[in-house]
Amino acid sequence: MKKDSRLSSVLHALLHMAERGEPLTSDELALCMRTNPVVVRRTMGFLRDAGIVSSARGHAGGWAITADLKTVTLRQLHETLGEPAIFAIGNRQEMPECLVEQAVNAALDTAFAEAEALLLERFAHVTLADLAEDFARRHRLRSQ
Amino acid sequence: MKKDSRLSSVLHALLHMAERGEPLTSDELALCMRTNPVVVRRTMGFLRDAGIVSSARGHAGGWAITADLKTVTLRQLHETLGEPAIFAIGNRQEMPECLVEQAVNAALDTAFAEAEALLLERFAHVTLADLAEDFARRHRLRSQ
DNA sequence: TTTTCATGTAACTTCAATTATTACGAATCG
DNA sequence: CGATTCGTAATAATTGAAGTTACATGAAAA
Repeated sequence: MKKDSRLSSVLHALLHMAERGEPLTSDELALCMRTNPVVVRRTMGFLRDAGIVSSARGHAGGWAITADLKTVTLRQLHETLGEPAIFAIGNRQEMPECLVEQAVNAALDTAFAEAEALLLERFAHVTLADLAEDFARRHRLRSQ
Repeated sequence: MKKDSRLSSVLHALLHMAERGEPLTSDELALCMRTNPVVVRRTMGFLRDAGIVSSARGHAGGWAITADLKTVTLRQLHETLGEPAIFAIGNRQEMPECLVEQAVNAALDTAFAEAEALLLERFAHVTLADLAEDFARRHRLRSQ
């Protein structure tokens, strides 16, 4: 299965947008992310619907952040993208009659639920501002 | 991404094998797991190579557990299957030059690493014997 | 107003990974 | 020998993300 990299993608795009003051076009974002402008529009469309970014057509159009960097968390972005499946491992059959399989599912479900809860809890405590700060730190380090 | 259900599959197979004393053929396992006998052989082959089960050809052949149920953990089975990818979400690019993307990857990697550690820790504390006991409990409950 | 720029979106293809299927070889037991 | 059963190669089906093509729509500049 191919991994879903949309969260990674939008984070990359958002930080570039934050760094630059003016709107970035889909083509510019696609170029810096080595992907396709249509993919950028499709993915960023979710964020627009959630009010995190704005898009404008025509001259001087493009994408810009409207939300406060300190209020946007990784968890919110994950939800905005439709809460895609986190795990690449799952049960063979979700609603089995077989008692053996019910016992197996119960054990796996418990473990995965705990891991998911931890992940989402971590996601909830990382904001765009945190990432921007970490980027600035890396930038200072390399500039020395 | 299609989810990997081999761990769930082998657990189902192992518990059925534990319940029955004599060897089960690939066709029998495939029937009870609603899959294909070739898939059973391919997946159970990993467990045979790890010494968890044995396989025998010809009449009265098939698959049987050789390991002690109390010593086989979910984590060991996960490793035996080749440690398949746990997450369906990943970085857009693994080794980026872009400092923005490095900051993004670092944040996501940290969160995923913590969740993975928790999951594997839980897996390490669940044995086949635990699952067999849970199955027996469910069986008693339904028989009442 | 016409041209140009940019998003919006549908339709389709490509890609990656698991799972399913077909086919046949090899070993074992009666 | 012959039926049974695993071993394995080769290939197709499946699933969802990502990439591509094509064109409509709207906004600003010329």
